[in-house]
Amino acid sequence: MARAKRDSTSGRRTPRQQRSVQAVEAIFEATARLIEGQGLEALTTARIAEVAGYGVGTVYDYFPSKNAILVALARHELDKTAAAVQRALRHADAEGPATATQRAIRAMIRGFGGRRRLRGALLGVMIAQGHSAELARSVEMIGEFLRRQEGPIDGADLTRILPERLYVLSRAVVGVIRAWAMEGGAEVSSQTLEIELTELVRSYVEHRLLRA
Amino acid sequence: MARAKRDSTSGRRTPRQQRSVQAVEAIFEATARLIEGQGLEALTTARIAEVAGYGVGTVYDYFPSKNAILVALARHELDKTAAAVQRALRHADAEGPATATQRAIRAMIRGFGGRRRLRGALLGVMIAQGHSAELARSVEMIGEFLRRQEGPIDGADLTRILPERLYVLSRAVVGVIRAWAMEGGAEVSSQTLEIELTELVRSYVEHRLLRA
Amino acid sequence: MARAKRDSTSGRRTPRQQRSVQAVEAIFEATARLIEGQGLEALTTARIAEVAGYGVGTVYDYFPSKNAILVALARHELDKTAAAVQRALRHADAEGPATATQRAIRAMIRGFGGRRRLRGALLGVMIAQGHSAELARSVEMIGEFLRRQEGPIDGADLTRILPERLYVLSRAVVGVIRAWAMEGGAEVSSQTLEIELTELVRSYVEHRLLRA
Amino acid sequence: MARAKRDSTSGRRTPRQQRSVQAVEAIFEATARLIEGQGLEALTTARIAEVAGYGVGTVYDYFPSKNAILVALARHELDKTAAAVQRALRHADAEGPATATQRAIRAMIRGFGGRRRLRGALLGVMIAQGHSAELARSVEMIGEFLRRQEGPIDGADLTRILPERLYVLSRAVVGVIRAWAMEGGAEVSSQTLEIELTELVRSYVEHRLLRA
DNA sequence: GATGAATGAGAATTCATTCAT
DNA sequence: GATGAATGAATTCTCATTCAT
Repeated sequence: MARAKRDSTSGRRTPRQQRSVQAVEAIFEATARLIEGQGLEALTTARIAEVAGYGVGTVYDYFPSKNAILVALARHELDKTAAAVQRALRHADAEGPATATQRAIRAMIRGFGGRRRLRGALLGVMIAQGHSAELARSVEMIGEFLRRQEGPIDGADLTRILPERLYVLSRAVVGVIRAWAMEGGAEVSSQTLEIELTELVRSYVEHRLLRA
Repeated sequence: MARAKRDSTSGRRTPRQQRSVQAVEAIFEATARLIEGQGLEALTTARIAEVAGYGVGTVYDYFPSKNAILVALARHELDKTAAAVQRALRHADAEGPATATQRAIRAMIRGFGGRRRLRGALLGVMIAQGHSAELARSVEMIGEFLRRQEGPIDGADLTRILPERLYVLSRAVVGVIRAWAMEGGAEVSSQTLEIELTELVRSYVEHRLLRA
Repeated sequence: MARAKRDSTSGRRTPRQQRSVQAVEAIFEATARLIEGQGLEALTTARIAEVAGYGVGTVYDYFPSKNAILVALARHELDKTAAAVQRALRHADAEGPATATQRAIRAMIRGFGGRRRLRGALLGVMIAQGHSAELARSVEMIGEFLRRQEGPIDGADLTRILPERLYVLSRAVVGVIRAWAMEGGAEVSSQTLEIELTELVRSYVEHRLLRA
Repeated sequence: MARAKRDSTSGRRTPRQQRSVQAVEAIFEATARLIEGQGLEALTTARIAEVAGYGVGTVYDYFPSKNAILVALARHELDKTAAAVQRALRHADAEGPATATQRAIRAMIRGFGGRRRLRGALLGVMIAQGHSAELARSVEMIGEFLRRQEGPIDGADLTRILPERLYVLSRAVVGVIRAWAMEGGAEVSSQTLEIELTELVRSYVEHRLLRA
């Protein structure tokens, strides 16, 4: 990753750091644009550098390899989505878990839905690089949120969501959104998707608990 | 190009056809072995040819490109899984839709579960090549099976499964199995997976119908 | 070339020979069509065989190599043109050398003018293979014809055409026709070309002689 | 890609430009040497790079394809010849058009005469690539020169040279020189060639005009 | 920090030719 | 005579990465 040394003294950013941040952002943005525009296949370090407005060498000053750029960018995007999900959960807390879940899922769909080609590619990269599990974080956050709810919901005690169910649930949701994003989103509207996914989550969680 | 002429008299395969079939199978097997062993990255046409026991040129007599081999192999595998699912549904018909579903899911897990690295890679290839939708076929078969069931099941009329729900359901199931296969299957056993996925399907189908 | 053994006994063609001739002609025609249609670059022995209606192996029964086909075809075409030139000269004998020359040049233009892509390619092949000198034969026939004319023509004694002049003349004429054929013939009509070339020949021959 | 930035201040070449020029020249020289030595068939990008003293990749930094190298080299050579012809015409201006023409033709013969195999191959490449018309430029320069002459020459008004005659003339001259270069120049000395070509030009120009 | 020229291992693909049937 | 499956050497071109400036 960035070889730029951190100014450990304070929160104030030195000019040096700022430039680093700028460069990293430029590289991320260039990479994102290129993937969105020409696809992952056509992505080369030379083009990233060119679009970012730096020399190739500079790109290698900040990232050790092309793959590292991709993974870092993917994490960057996942972080943004996770933050949005977190925010959604916090805001909707008062409105009950069902609504909160729906809001959170909406945030996920938005996070993966825009720039579909980019997101799709990044998900693919993460999977190919063996960072598959990281993708589920956002859904897991939803799961943990539900688990934190006190008392039974719709008659089901959500505290009892078992890890394996969380596992299945998170992969299911990500799987659907990913497929939707990569297939172009033509068959189902994002509104319908949001409703159905919420339903999928609720029904699995409740049904499962009612019977288990 | 190898253009094996068909023996028009009967189903008997001429030596010519047999050779073709042999070669294609050898290429499939070599490709599968190589992906399973060294991963997709390390896969080259030269190695495929070598392991298959043919010259590179011969490989190109049967497939127009490396990618074509991958896609054909993926379809070959998907076909096998689809057939297994079909068989499971047929055999379990008498035992009720719930059991049939579980059997079908078991077949899917088996289909994607063995040779995980291979299946994962192939799924990735299909997605990258834009054949993403083909992956859902097996699950769609389950959905269609359920739709064909006459009368209400567990109080829900399955005939009413809407296309968008089938879409969500199929992507969810494939998404889970794929993630499981690619993440190494360590976190959840295939038995648990089978049960949970069946549950996911049932709960979504029933719950959704009960309320819609 | 053709490995087919010749029946040395007589002019009667045995069935065997006939088949040979047929095959050679089919190969020539296929090659010609392919070059005319897709260009020399796209020409492969496999395609030749396919279009000719034979197997690749059969093609190699008649010609030792791809290049040999090309050279043989080129000679075949050159022969046809030479024969046409010969005929033109014979027929126009009575009308005086000027007319005869023009008729002969017309025959050459026709010979090289149709199927331009093909002729151009064949000329290129001959040149590349070092058979460049063969191309001039038709013009040389015109030169020799002029040389055979008895008495002075337009006041010039054509018997005195020196070899080097014949050399220059023949390359000039072929050069013009070839360029015309390969450049698409758009800038100059074949009629104009015919007149101008005849003029080129006449002026060079006479002028040169008048002064030498 | 190598995108040498120009030093906008003056004609001085920056080190960067110098390197570029050096590389291009090395590639040209290597290509020329290889064609001259082993022929066009044996020419590969790998060998060019090797002889030029660079890696293959560097060659591709300067030219997009092997063919591009050939075409660029051909133009480079044609440029040199055209410049020599231009110079010859300028210098011989005072000595009358006949002498000027001869000098110009001498320049052409020299331009195409040395390194025959190379020139022949390059001419072939230009023709094959459809840049046939560019080859005539040098002769066209002679034609335009003659056209610019004021007043009648040898009783003929050269201003009246029609485009189609210029066309025929230029292709004739190039055709002869090319054939001569590619056939090894054994049959006719360059001196004789020079004289005869001059004669060809003069006689065609004058004769044609006298009668037209 | 920045640069970008140079690298070269490596990949896909082609196709003339052979030879067992 | 005919076939066409098999061959594999050879070629072009790509691109991540390095390093001297």
